[in-house]
Amino acid sequence: MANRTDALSRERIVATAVQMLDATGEEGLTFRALSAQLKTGAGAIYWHVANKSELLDAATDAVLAGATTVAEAAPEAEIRALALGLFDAIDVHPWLAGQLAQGPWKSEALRIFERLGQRVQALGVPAPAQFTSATALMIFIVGAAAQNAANASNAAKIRAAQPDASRTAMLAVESAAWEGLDPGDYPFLHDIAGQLREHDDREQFLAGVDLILAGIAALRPQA
Amino acid sequence: MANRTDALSRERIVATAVQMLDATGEEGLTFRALSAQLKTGAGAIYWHVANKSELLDAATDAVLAGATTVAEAAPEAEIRALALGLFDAIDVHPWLAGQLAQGPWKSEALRIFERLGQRVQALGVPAPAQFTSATALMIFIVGAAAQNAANASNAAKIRAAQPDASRTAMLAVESAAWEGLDPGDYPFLHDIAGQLREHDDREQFLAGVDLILAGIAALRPQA
DNA sequence: ACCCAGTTTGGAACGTTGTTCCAGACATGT
DNA sequence: ACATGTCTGGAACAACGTTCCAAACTGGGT
Repeated sequence: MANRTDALSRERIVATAVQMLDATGEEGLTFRALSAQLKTGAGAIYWHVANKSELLDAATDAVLAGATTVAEAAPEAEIRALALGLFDAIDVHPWLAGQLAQGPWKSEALRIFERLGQRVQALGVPAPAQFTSATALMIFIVGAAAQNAANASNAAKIRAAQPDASRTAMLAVESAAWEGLDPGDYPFLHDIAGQLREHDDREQFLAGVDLILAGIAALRPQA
Repeated sequence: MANRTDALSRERIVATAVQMLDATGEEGLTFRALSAQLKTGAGAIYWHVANKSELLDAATDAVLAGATTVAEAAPEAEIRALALGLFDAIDVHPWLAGQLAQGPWKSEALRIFERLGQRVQALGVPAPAQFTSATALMIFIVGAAAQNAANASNAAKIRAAQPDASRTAMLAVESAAWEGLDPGDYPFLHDIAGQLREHDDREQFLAGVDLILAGIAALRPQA
């Protein structure tokens, strides 16, 4: 049994991988860079981890495990808390979006799906509609957070070239582009360009969750 | 101006790229394979297309352009038709999911978003909620179709190794796995395992769209 | 104290990818 | 016919995920 001082454990590898993913995104995580950071060779890492896909799965689980505790409350409130927890986790770790967006959900992600489903059941949704409801919630949460993460990482890339470009400025540019569209061809985008500029991400996200919750409420058998 | 018989045009490149994407997925589209198919070199392709990302964008637009016509009807029905059109397009071209899931939506995808928004406006949704409503619809449609595409391509990969594994059989396996979970820890998944096995993709998808439409209906000022 | 078997390491090497580079082939206006 | 700008095709480069293997290390039996 090994027990060196410079021990290379699976946990240490995953933790460093998470750091690098946070810093440089999914493309930034390479086995060479990871080797360098851990002061070892690529082969040593492959002893603890089968391949990059498994490493990403492990990183996803590691990050998701911390971000999903919910205080007891009414089912709707618990769903909102669960949703915000996932949203914030993806905001801090944008690479999560890519992992979750293209299911199938497993381990920690599946656990979150389970918790969403429990609250859907608690809401009194008829059994045949429970699968649809919980799936719709999960898909929207992950999808919306993914959009947000994409915007944020886009802003980061542009900021690298032009340091004074804030996220606000980026939205202003996109918003102006929508406003510049021909109102005859794009009446809707032209109309809501202002909302795009002024919207708050978390607020919009919660409004979307509430929209789905309202739809779910309509499924409940009338008292 | 060139006008050879073996002309290599941007359209021909994009069309061949779409074929290869359909046949072998995004990983299957390499500039070498594309060069071979077009009987030319990689450099010739780069003269017409800046890089792979632009090629994928062009392929996305090319495929999306055909799949978004909608017969005139009530706004809800038009939204459903738009949704099904996108769902089917992603079903036929699973690589679309990866392109759309991580916005920002542009060109053709943005046009679809516009059309969704127009119908949302036609539904009488108050202006401040229009952005949220249209975004929720778009995110759910793309997200749900992406999940479906992921399942389908997963089934295809397994079928390559074990030719008798149908999509139905795969769902049965996953469903059995859910049923095998500890009902104490996973009461929800345990409960709905049966629904997972028997569900019809398009039907579930439309149910999800209707769920959001119901939520949107609740936003309408009461008459 | 030694050595052996098993575990773990680190770096070289392989095949494949996106992309760049450039010498030459082609088509056209003079 | 020739010069010019457009277009081609294949060689070359850097970087990637992954595999391979000789060496270093560890703990247990003699």
